[in-house]
Order: sequence, then C-alpha cells, then structure tokens
Amino acid sequence: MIRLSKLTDYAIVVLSEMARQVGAVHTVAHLADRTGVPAPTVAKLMKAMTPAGLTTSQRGAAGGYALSRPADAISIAEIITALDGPIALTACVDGADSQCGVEQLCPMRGGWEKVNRAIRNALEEVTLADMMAPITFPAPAAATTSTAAQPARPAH
Amino acid sequence: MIRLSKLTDYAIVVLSEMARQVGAVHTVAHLADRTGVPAPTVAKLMKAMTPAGLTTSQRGAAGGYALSRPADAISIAEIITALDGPIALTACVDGADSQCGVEQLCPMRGGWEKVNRAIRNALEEVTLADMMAPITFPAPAAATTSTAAQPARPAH
DNA sequence: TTCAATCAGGACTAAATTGGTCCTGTATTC
DNA sequence: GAATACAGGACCAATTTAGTCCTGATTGAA
Repeated sequence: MIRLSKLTDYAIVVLSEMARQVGAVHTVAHLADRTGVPAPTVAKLMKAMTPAGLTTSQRGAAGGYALSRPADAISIAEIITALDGPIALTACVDGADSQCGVEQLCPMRGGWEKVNRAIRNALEEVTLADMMAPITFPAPAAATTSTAAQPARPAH
Repeated sequence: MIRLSKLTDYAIVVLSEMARQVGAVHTVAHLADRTGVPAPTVAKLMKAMTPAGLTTSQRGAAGGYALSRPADAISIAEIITALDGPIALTACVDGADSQCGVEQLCPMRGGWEKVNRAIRNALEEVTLADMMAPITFPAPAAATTSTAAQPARPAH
C-alpha cells in the first residue's frame, strides 16, 4: 500500500500536542512525556520541523520548541514534505527536474504528474487542526497528568 | 516521500506491453523479453494481477496471460491495490474495520479518511491508457526486435 | 564566570520491508 | 506421455526506515 512513514505519523501527534498552546515553548522531554513518543525520536522530528518553518526553536536554559503558526495554518502536506521530501509517487518525478535523462521520452511521466498533483492537493487541503479536531474539548486539563502515564500509542 | 513500490512501477510497464494487443496471449518469458523486467519478477506480478481480475491466465502449452480489459478500463488504483493492498496512508485505516481497538476514539481517523479518499479518487481517474498514451504510435513495429535488445530501464 | 539546560547536527545500529529467486505442483496441448 | 506454462509458496538478500547516541554550540541563571 502507499505507506505514510511512521515518523510522519508521530510528527502529527507531537505537533498536535504543541498546538494546544500556540506560542508556548515545549521542551523535547515534555513532548515525549505527553505523547509517549520516545524523546530521541521527538528530537529527531523537531530537527526536521524547524528548518521547514513549522516550528521555531529557542536554545538554552528556558528554551524549547514552539509552533510557528496556528494548527489550521499548517497542512499535512507541509509536515510530510518536511520529513520525507517532496510528495511524489515515483522517484523520478520528485521536484528536481533532470535526474532522469530520458525524462522527455519517458512515456509514464505525464500520467504520474497528474496523479502526484492530485495527491499533493489532497494533502494540502487537510490541516493539522482537522486531524486533532475531535480531541480539542476534553484534553488540556485531563492530559496534564493522566495521558503522561499511559504510553498513548501514537497514531491509529 | 510517499513511495510507490517498485513492483507497481514494473507492473505498469508490463501491462502496457500487454495492452498493445488486447486479447493476445503473452507468456512470462515473452513479457520479460520485451520489457527488460526479470522473468521471475514478471511471474510474480502476474500472480497478483490475475486474482485481481486484471488479467486472465491460460495454462498449458499455448498458455500465457492476457489483459482482461482494454487499457482505458484499467485504473492505476486497481493495479496498486492488486499489488500492495488497499490504498490508504496509514495502516489502521486499511479497509478491515476493526484492527485498531481505539478506532472510535482515535482523533486522527476522520482526517486520514478524508486524505485517503482524495488519493483513491485521484488514482482511480488515471487509467493504464493514460500512462502509455505517448508511446502508442511508433511502438508496435519498432519494438518487436529493437527494444528487446536494450534492457529498457522500466520506469523513469 | 561558571554551570546546567537545551537545541544542532551527525554517525551509527538494528529492525522491518521490499525486491528478487527458486522449487515443486498442476493444467493443457500436441 | 512429454513438453510448455501457470500456481503457489518458501526463502534469501538488499534496501530503507526507525531509533539511539554522541559531541558541540547556545542561552539563562546562580
């Protein structure tokens, strides 16, 4: 099947957690705690999110990460692109134009481009806010201690 | 990135070859020859295509495989589904309803379903004929001998 | 000024997936 | 009955991905 990498899945969980308080600064340890995603993995995710402009980072003692925009201004496409590179179904049609010498002859190209565009559009229309919508109401208070305890299998 | 499996890529090449003569019977060896895809791999592909109803098979001495429909009646979605299973971005939303116990609580579900549907639609709208369109005119005669010689890197 | 907290940026290992091969059996035709 | 081809697995190898760890740079507070 067309598989989303597990890291992307985690990223959405972690970013959702951050989205509960836009502007607030979250440390890696804190996010790991709240989401159940292992700390080194959270760190890895954030190192991809920040250069992509989805989060901002602050070093030092009171540092951490913060969402750079509200959740409804962050598309799933951006998250996937930050982690996995350009959204494309085949390797040869991946943004860089001329890796494949036979590109202009390649009979498949036109068809894949159509598919890729459609998929890209679909992913751009779904925002982080869409993904977390149903959980908004009971979460902030309850989560503070209780969800930290239960490992909270990220995706599914 | 969201990756199409290489097998799917090969499948499209092989099916395109078959589509040049709908109804004709092609042996695995023949298809391997014409496309450059290794014979055992072609065999593996066909073993997935036939149960999925995309091709028909005929055993025995004059046997082989044939496309069961013209190329413009075969969608890319069908090919992907035959090889890789249902088209879905996450494992938990893959057709079987209840692998994930928290499904009804799962806050992500709604969002992914939207994405999956969009992708599925996109793939259903592109047919095998779309993928091979540009090569239709010069192919049949020229290909008979010359393309068999050059290994013909499948996709790209 | 020094120390502790925290991100930055890699290198590296282990596990899972995928690609590819091969073998044995069954159907069909000549 | 012999040759041809598909059917259906089991299996191994290679690639990719997930996950960990280490060293350094930056910041804020004691």
